[in-house]
Amino acid sequence: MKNNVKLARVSLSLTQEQLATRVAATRQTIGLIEKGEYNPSLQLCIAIAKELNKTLDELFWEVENK
Amino acid sequence: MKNNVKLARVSLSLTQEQLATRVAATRQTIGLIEKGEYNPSLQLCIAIAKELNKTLDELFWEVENK
DNA sequence: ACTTTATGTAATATATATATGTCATTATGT
DNA sequence: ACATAATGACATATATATATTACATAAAGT
Repeated sequence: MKNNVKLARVSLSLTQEQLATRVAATRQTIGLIEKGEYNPSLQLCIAIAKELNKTLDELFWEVENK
Repeated sequence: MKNNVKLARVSLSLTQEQLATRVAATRQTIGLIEKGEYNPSLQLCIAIAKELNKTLDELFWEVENK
């Protein structure tokens, strides 16, 4: 479940908590997603992608799938 | 939660049950996802995309997000 | 008409995503 | 050195995705 959320978030100078607030999640959830040990819901993935100006593929479609 | 799963599945002449088996899910879960009333997990979305030879964006990234 | 096959739908059970609360640790600033 | 902000990590509680079982229906084939 590796992804590019942390990279994209830091690029926008957002904290985990700021991102969490904007996607109506908690800091802990964002942390676990970035850590890659989580299986988030599609809705949350889409909310995160929109907030980080990325698409699902850019954040969650891993290299090995391409 | 509209998506293009049903369209892609039918294009490959797969039944809901065949797709379900290949992604280790149940027919009912596939049916609900296609109906658009579900919020599936990222792992399941990725499994479905791989099986249907599509990417996450092609199946789940809606027009209004583009 | 009858039999399969595919799908819709609903009830209940189970697994797990997510929230909540708390403490530790690691920057960062002053 | 101290204070604060940001993150990591770990419990427990709650919401919900998913499985299981079952029945109905519609389509397709014989």
